[in-house]
Amino acid sequence: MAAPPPHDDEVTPPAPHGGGIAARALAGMRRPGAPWLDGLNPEQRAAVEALDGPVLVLAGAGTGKTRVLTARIAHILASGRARAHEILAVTFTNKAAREMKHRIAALVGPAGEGMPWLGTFHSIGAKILRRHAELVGLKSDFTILDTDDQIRLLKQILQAENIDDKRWPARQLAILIDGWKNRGLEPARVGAGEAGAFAEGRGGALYAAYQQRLKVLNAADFGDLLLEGLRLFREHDDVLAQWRGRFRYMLVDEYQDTNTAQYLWLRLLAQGQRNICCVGDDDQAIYGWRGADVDNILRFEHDFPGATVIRLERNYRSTGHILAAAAHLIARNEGRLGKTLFTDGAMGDKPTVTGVWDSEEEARVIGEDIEQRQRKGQSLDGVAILVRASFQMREFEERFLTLGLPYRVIGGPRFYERAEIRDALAYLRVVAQPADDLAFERIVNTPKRGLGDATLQIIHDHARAASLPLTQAARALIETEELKPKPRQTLRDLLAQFSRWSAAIATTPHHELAETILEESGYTDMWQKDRSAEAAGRLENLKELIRSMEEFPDLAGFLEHVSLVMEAETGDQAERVSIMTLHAAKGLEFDVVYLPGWEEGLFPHQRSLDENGRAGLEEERRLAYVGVTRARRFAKLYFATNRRIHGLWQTTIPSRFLDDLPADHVEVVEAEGARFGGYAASRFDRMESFGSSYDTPGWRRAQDRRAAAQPSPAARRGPLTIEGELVAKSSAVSGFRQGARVFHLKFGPGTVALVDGNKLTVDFDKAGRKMVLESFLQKTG
DNA sequence: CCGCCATCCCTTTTT
DNA sequence: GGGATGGCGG
Repeated sequence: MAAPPPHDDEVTPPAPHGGGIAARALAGMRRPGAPWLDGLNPEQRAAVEALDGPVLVLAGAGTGKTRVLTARIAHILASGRARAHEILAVTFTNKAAREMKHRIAALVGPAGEGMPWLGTFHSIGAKILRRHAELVGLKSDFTILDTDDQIRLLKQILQAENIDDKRWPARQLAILIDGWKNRGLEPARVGAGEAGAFAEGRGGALYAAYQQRLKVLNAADFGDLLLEGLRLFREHDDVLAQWRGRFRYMLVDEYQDTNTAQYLWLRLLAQGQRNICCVGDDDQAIYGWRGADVDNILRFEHDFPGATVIRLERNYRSTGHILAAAAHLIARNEGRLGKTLFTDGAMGDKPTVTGVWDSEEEARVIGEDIEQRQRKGQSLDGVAILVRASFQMREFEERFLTLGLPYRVIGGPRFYERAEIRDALAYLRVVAQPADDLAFERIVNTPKRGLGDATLQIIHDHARAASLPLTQAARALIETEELKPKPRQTLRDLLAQFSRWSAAIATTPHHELAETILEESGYTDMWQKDRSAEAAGRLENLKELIRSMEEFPDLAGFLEHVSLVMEAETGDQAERVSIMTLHAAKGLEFDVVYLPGWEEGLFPHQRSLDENGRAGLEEERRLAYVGVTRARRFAKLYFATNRRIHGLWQTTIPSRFLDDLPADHVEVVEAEGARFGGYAASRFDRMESFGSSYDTPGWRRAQDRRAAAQPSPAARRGPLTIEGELVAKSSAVSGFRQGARVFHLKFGPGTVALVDGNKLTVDFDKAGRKMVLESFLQKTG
């Protein structure tokens, strides 16, 4: 069956003859030195100008990757080879897409903003899917479910199948299904063994049921935006041909992060005109855990024979020592394509490694260092703290609050994930799309209006029996005696409101309608009555939501945007230190970068090692590489000797990644606290081994020392593997009694204050009160 | 229907 | 230690 020709791009820039983008760009071409080519180095220029056939650009950190991508688009437009709507450019994040739009606009004028097919995989996937929705069993106005909706839906399916949600959590099934979708697997294609891994062999069937249910709800989850697109292309040659014909040029950003589904999707499209240009850096592949497959980058030349491969190795960001340290570090990974970054710039300051006593001192020392730099004129916007895990952030926040040092945490809870926003959106969804059961359920009793589980159950039963959406089932029910009079009336009133609001869509501006809905439903009221601390902020957020709606032409457009891109607005202009995870830092750069927590177990993270072994270690090392290469002028690494993990103090050993740094390019600094108790020697031991692998004598000594300090067999397996003992509760009889004098390898002498199984609270003579594990203590006196 | 308490888990996270 | 979640009791 032939798909209707896509109604062509509403957002197509003005026709070329009208002095539009192409004309302007061509005029530019005639001038020697078209502006987008100005200042490019030879490799960058080659990457921009190699327009015919497949191109792989291996762009190291700070080598001008985005510049190349944007210049290339400008160049394609300028050369007249394609118009803006014939170029497909995909990124992973909305931020990256936005940035690229701006930069293209800066190069070729505002027409660059009009590129309709520049966006994230998901937004482009959704856009294509909407045009052919009926071919995959959806309607063009399908809703996009987020993770929350997805899990609630799975819960219902598990319940319907009589599967114990306790034993087989919906969350876990969601992860499983996501994994399959990431790999481009439809239910029928999931291997039997794998499908059987959940709920005694029912995983595959549940996946199929879920997909079916999504179709009934006229909904797609994030994975579907690609997977269903893939299915569309696979099953409908005419549709595929049409899109292949349209996209004369394809560009892919952060190619190393593509998962298999994305890769297959790209490959199908690119095998038409073969003008695909992928830009990426295998050394910065840090999303393996969510399905990204670095092999995609290694496979490129195989899939596209004769591909041009261009390496960008000239770094414009960091000083020499920083670059050398990073290069040495990443060189320890096997299985890389191999790039060597270099710079013509100054060597600058060596990255520093500082040992500190514990996380508290770490935060203190870093806070002081920042203040000192600030006094010397360093802007706080150029300062960042990059952590491995978000729990590390709190210590810094607390410290900075007491110091009065302004900071911002990047990647906290997202705007659209907040309960009040999700509630408000559910109201809008119910109104815009009456069949949206998940939205209905979310708000039917929010605010509380006496329509609880009992009522909902009845509606559910009826909906299932009659295979109707919940709203319709409810409408039928209020005409019967099924419900008790009170809930029946409440439900009747609510449904009447829904109808009124739906009718108003046509006549009322959507942001006004939203305000009306939130007022009339009693939702705003609910928060106004709430006297808890967050209530005011939630009302603020709701206002912000309504404000942001004004930017969209209609309700449907707004909902589409919101399900794909909603982000917290960062409207503040004040200078602040940024605190974020290493993952969130990719693509950013700062003058001064602090990298705390370089300890075994935390970084590399134990779990990564346990679950993915060598591959896990290498991904962690790439993360370390990403961290160091964020720094323009100063990279400052820290490791603490003691860290509290899950509420218990543990002694840690420095990260093996510190050993991977070249001694010539790193300066070792001792913070005063680390010398406490005469244990600085342990670190000095280690420092001797600097520049060599983690299999050095120094490393082994450090490990031996730890093993010796931990008499328990569980602990001897290696650092930080004491989980087995943590669980042992009060049932275990402690060999220590309250008041006993004890000695701790790191905290020194102390007195037992409290005994709780193998967890002891000890008042240390010098280090104060700490909770420690029994196995770290020795009896004295 | 709400709120309190026990229990469980604890890396990274976009769309 | 702390947050999220789910069960149970008022």
